[in-house]
Amino acid sequence: MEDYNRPSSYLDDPPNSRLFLVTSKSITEDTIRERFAPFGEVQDIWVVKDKQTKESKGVSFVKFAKSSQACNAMEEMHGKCLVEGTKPIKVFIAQSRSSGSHRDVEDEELTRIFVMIPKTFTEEDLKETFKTYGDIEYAIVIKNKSTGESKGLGYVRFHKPSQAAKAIENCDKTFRAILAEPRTKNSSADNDYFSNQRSDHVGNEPGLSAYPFGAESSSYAAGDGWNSDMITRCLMVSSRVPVAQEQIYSLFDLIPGMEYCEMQRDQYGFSKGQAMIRYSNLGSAVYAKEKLNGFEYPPGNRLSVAFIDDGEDRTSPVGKMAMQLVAAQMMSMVWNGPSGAQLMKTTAGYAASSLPQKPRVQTDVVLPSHKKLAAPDSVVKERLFVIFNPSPLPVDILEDVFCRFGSLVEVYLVPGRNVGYIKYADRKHANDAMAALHGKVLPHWHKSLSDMTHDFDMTGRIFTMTRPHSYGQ
DNA sequence: CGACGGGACGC
DNA sequence: CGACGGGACGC
Repeated sequence: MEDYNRPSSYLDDPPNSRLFLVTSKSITEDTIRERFAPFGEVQDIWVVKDKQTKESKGVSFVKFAKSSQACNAMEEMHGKCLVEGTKPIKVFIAQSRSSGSHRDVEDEELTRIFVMIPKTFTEEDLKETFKTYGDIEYAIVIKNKSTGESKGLGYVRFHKPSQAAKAIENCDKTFRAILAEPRTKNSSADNDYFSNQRSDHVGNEPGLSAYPFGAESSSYAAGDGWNSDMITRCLMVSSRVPVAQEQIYSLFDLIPGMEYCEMQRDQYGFSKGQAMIRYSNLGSAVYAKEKLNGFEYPPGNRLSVAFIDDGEDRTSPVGKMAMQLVAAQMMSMVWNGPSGAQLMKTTAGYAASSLPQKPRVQTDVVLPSHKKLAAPDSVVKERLFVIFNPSPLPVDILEDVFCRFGSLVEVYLVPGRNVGYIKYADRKHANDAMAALHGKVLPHWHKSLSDMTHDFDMTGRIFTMTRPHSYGQ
């Protein structure tokens, strides 16, 4: 609730909630209040008077809490005679104080609304949806002129301003209903925003990952980490803050082939903030260092990962070349999908059958089955705030993950930030998602069993979820 | 460390 | 014809 007793806080908020009255000079504030109060919450009445004579200039303003109240009062009171023997009053929606214009606001400008609708919405759907707010003159869906496909936008023209105002105030907020700007010939509105937007699924093309080779892997491209230094199957993980062995285990076990993980402890058994990891093959170790060196775990704490001597001699030129080949194949697997993985199994000596399945713990996430999304115009009952580390995953991947808890309405990533919002139609589903994913690392993730054209690397992305601060529900 | 998008009509 | 006051912003 705004405090409308504080004058500086109100201009014309909400829009079109203030009336401009032309009356006989004899009409008083009391009379106006008496006749306009029945239409709603009158927040302010101001009868304009001459500074010197204090005589009314026959002009008044009546501020309502809602536009629909003001519109209804206008419709009912325009042309009425407030006091016997005085001239009929005129009632208009007042021009906003900042506009400076004194032109009457026409009904034309107050009866047509502009809405966002599902692409599947027909004009009949539109009419059906909005007729509850009043008589509709027409409802049209904006379509692509050549293809005839809906742009997901529409106009609804009502007969009365109060009906349009009611629609704007009360319709589902996903319609984002606003008053339509009157049409002009100068319309630079040929911008084809929506049709241009549809073909942005680049990240789904096989071989065209959302994380192109090199973008996250400076050491590979720059060649600083691994071609000059030792490469082994053993890694030392160092952390400034104590991290439980289970956490380290879970993290490094996300990469297949881990066969050993142990915290280094001092003589009293206290953790020294270091862990030793061994993989069954070079490729896994290279990959683990590549992905987890510098990774923040827990958030704010950078893990450092380095090769340590595993006692094998790989100093010969041939050995080095073999290692580089292995490393390159690991990388190609990461970014190019199962064909690469196939390569790894044979060349890097990793075979699923040769490794006992380790029990997954802690950071591994078992996801429910895929569920249908909620209708796009569903009321959002709960929203999760998500922080990604180090960076957000592609929206389509996130949708695939978050839809599995049910009633997902939308995944929205804040542009240029590592945060986003996950909207659910059902509070329980949001809570389930939060319970399952809060603080978790999503492992190497297969988009679906039936669509194994490629898999996505989710390793190293930690979700933190909370309810957003204040969300008008 | 990490906070809130997108929108326009053949005369 | 008929267009913009009063009061005091907040920790």
